[in-house]
Amino acid sequence: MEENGEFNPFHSQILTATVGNASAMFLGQYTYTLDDKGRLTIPARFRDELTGSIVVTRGLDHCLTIYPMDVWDEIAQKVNALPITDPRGRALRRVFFADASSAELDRQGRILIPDRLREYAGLGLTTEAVIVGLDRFLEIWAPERWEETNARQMEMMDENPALWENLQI
Amino acid sequence: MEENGEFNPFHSQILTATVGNASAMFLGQYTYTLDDKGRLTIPARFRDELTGSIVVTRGLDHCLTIYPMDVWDEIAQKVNALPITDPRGRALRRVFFADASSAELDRQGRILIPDRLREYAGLGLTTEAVIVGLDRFLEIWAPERWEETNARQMEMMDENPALWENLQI
DNA sequence: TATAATTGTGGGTGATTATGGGGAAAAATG
DNA sequence: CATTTTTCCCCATAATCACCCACAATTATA
Repeated sequence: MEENGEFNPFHSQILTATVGNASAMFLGQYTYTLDDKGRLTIPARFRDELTGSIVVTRGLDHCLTIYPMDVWDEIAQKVNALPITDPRGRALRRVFFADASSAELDRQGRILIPDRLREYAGLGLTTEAVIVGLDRFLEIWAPERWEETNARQMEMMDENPALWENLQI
Repeated sequence: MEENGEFNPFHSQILTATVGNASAMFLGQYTYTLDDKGRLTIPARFRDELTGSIVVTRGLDHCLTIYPMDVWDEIAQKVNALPITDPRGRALRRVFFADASSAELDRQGRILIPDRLREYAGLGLTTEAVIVGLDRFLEIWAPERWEETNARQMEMMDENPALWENLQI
């Protein structure tokens, strides 16, 4: 609901609706409170794309990631193809799956964040959390950490443009 | 096939767990107590995927593994396909088959862990055990061992981002 | 602007779950 | 064959979890 007071061009319902191939399109950032039971409300405009099961897991840079099932399936398939005879295959498998958690939205549109993941992301109970839409999935951040990471990334972009050259975007 | 020490998960010829029907999906880690009768409760959310017979056996890294029957069949088939002339084939056969034990959940959702397997995993009676979901099967760990292994794996991932990149996620 | 609908958030309550223990059946032992 | 031991099933219970309802605040609608 509250959009951190900034102009958000992706606010409209139209843009968040499905486009053709039924893949979700999550855009924008929102701040919600994690209640004392570890529940986090998912923005109402994202809920249509998150019916049925979803997967919450550990993301990079100490944030959490929420995947719709179809996106998760792609990842799980790749991880499942790793050889269990290779220690590195076993490690990746464990890192990916052991901290993942499948969940469903309750009737109020919330999900339960397991304690372990909450702590990994530096989130307490009865605290704010930032939900960031990244087109195909969501990220959940502790506000301070999001602030900081976001700033550092902008800085990186400004100071060292060469870093971004070979991305072909 | 070249093996220059680099990890390419998709080039392994030894043992790759295949991608099957998306029915089973074991995710997350849970701590339960192994009671003085050697029984271990399986998390309720996993039980629907473990009706009928399951297989408990030794895993790599001194943990135990629990397979639903269809997944076990796949693994057994792959191990059987390994040439007995290859020392690795012989080793894997012994690890997987020699102490395998078929079991069923009792009406309270528990399985009985045979003594030999318990000892292999460093588990006593009336102790805690960590049950780790790895999507298609489960692992059972002595808490200290899991703690240590997990920490080392995280480290490995942090120090070696190339491991992630092979996954193309 | 007034009214209706939706959304975020909190709390209460019934259902589920983890886990210990008792007792019947089966197996082992002498 | 009798007795002890082991194995396994089922019940009981306390704690946890998830569902549901309610309210307040915001947004949409007329």
